[in-house]
Formats: sequence, C-alpha cells, structure tokens
Amino acid sequence: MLSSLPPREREIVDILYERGASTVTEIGEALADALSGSAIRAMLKRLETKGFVAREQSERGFVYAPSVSDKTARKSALSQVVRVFFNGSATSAAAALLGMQDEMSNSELDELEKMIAKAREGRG
Amino acid sequence: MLSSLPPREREIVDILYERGASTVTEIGEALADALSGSAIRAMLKRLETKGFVAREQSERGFVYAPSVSDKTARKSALSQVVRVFFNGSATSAAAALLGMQDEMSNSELDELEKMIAKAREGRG
DNA sequence: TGTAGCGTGCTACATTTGTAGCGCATGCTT
DNA sequence: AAGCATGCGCTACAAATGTAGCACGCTACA
Repeated sequence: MLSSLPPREREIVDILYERGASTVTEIGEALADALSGSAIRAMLKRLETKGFVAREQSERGFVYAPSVSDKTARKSALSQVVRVFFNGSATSAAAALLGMQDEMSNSELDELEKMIAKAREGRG
Repeated sequence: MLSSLPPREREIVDILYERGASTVTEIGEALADALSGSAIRAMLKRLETKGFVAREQSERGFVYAPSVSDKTARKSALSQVVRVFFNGSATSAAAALLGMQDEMSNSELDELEKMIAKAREGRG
C-alpha cells in the first residue's frame, strides 16, 4: 500500500504515476523542492527494494516506473479515500467529484450517465 | 497536507477522520496492529504540534480530533488522487468509482443520476 | 589527449519516526 | 486506608528516513 511509504518516497512514487516512467533528472524537475541526484537515487533504490518501482535501461539512461499497475493503484487509492473520508460511500465521493470540477462538460456528464446505466445492467 | 505525514501518523489521522473524535483507547482499537497507549499518545502529541489534530477534555478523558475540517481534507484528498492517478480528470475518477460496483448499491446509482441531472440544470 | 560534465552507486551521517518504560495522578473497590 | 486499574506525559532509544559527499566510468569536445 502506498500509504505505508514515508512522505518523500510517496512523493516520488506519485510523480512516477503522474508522469509515467521517468529518469532521475526528470523526477528532480518534478519535485517541489530541489534534491540532489544522489538523494533521489537513494530513494529510488529503497523503493525498488520494497518493490514499488522497477527500472530499466533506455537510450536516455535508467528510467524508473511504478511496478504496481496503474489500475491497481488507482483502485486502491480511491478505496482508501472513500473509506476514510466518505464513510465508505463511493456515491458521496462521486458527488464530491461532481461538485469539484465546474468545467465538467455536458458530454462528460453524458458519459457518466451511460456508465451508470451500464453498471445497472451489469448486475441485473 | 496529509501526504506529508509519516505512515503511522497518517494512519492515526485517517482513523480520526474515519471515526471522528476519539480517545487514545478507541484509536488503539481501530489500529490494525496493537500499539501501547504511550506510543499512540506520542504520535498524537506530534500531530498536535504539527497542527493536524486538536484535543479537548470530555467526561471520558481527552478526545482527539482532526483540526483540518472534513470538507477541506476531503477536497484535498480527492484532488490529490485525481491529479496523480487520473491525469487531472475528475470525470475519469468518477467513472472509476462507478466501476467499483461492490461499493455502490442500486439506490446509490439513483442518487448519482439525480446529481448529474442537477449538475446539468445548474448550467442550463 | 586532457579535461569538463553528466549519470551512477556507495557510504556516511543528521534527523525524524516508532515504540516502550517509568512515575504521577485520579478514581474505584473492599 | 490500602491496593489496584486507567489514563496521562516525559524521556529514552532503536530503526528508518532524508540528504550530502566521494569516486568511478562514460561521453564530448577543445
């Protein structure tokens, strides 16, 4: 679980999810406060040991990526928020989301409605 | 920001949001792994110093509560997830919520539809 | 061909976290 | 009143985290 990570490691994993596979330098740029390369590498090494990130060679040097799939991580993050802040009600959470984004377009609302219909079908 | 907290402190604040104001004993019961009372109190003290929790006297002894309002914390948590995992799209996040069917009942789906309708009205 | 620069890994170290133990009150029980 | 259980805060300390410095190898280019 991501929430078991210390703040700095968590921050780095978040960046990796947000921007996808990245080099140390790119991570450094994404970080709110500047860190030395070696500091970032030390973090990444720990994260690798713990199994949260994997790295591989590319033309640009090593790139690091989360080793837990986006899908799984998303679900887990969402569940966490729903449980802690919305009393376990995904609906309340969705409602809050609805309220947050004024720029949610009509077509997006349409999309959502379709999904609701589909969700209903899915259970009969 | 909650994500700047170390895992254990984070866990305790989460419990506080989840269950509302609680005593040390209650927190201990809610914790996944048993901790000594003094350990919990030490955590709470740090959280108090950092301004994340506040405590007050009650008949049952000290009760601790988050000092950041539920509303603010929710919004912040949601924004975080949306940014990190959904590319900033609240709609995608809402869709994912929908996908977690086990967490959503039929009546809740009804609720959501109403909200979507309302969101439409709200803009004409 | 030397030397400046970049990315890397290792190691060391200060700070912060995570936890337990001690001693002090308070309140209940007999 | 003596004894016991609770809840509390303080202090101490081990472990984990956060960070910097050093030395190496690989460019590139004057």
